[in-house]
Amino acid sequence: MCDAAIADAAIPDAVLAWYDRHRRVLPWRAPPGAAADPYAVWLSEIMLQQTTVAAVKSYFSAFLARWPNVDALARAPAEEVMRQWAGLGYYSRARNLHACAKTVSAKFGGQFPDEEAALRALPGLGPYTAAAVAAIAFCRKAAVVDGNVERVLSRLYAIEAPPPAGKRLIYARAEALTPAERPGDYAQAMMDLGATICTPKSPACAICPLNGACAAFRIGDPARFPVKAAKPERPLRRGAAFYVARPDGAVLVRTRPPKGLLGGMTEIPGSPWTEDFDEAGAPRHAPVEARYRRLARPVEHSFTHFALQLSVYVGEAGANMPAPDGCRWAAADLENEALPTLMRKLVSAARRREFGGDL
DNA sequence: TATTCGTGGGG
DNA sequence: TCCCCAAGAAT
Repeated sequence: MCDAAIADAAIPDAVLAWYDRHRRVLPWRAPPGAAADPYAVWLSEIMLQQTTVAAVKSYFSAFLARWPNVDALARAPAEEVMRQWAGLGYYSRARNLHACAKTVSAKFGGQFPDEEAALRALPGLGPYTAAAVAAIAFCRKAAVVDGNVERVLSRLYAIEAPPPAGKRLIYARAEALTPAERPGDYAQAMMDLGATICTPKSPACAICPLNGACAAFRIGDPARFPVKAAKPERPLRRGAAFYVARPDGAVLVRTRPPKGLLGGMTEIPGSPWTEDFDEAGAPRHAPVEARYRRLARPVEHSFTHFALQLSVYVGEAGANMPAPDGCRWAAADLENEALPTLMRKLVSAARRREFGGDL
């Protein structure tokens, strides 16, 4: 018990010393000693929710170039924000991002609140993000617990309890360890440690600055932690999509409802996606009367909680055919559309026109 | 509390 | 190939 307490007291300094030598250089990170831009910190943290650093980089620089501060982002049309976000996933983040920018601009004079509780009240900021912005942008002592920190701490203390109890134990450890000095660097250090040393599969314990204090390392099986809940199986849903193009290449599209899957994004019209989809009944979901040809192979896409197979029907429209209710014509380049990856995949497949030999 | 929400890369 | 999962939040 005494040994553990002594080791705990030494952990923040050990982590910070490691960070000073091995920190990752990232576009949203201020140089050592420099003040962080709260707007850039917030923007990066929203983008990084459940999203890899590699995927975020180009989106972050594009957003920052286009909207250099929170007031500029607040003034942007929602459709442009969605379009700029297209491809990054979890699109409710983009809506909350815009709503948050408007709140900060209108109610806080363009300055982010500098306390964790006030940040937590903003749209899109949950426990993790509020703590991260408070610590990194405002040097507040806040317990920052993301997936990396969970992994590091669950190993450090060999926490066996499955969630949610295990997560509460982890959070308590995080609060106890968070230092008053350099809380932002400490948070980023723990995340860097998790991302580069204390990795999910084969952690590099030999070069870890915490191996001397790590219970899981002592036990000899660090990869066993954190203990996770069993994952539900992923069902297969199927449906039909109708790619209708005019001679000039314009494509019939529509906007999905603002909430739910791919909320507010542009889609190719089609049927609902269900586990008991009936291919024979597909034509009744066609947006316009036309002669359709079905692609030889369906478009496949994998979401987090279900897999999807879409039959693609390709039809041709006259040059001046009006768009039916709820649909519109999008220019052939689709540049002004918030197209999620699934829909880009679908458009590419339709334009390849691989119908097979049977039709 | 348990689900729902994307996407791309790595093992 | 398939499964895992990555700086989680909202409901």
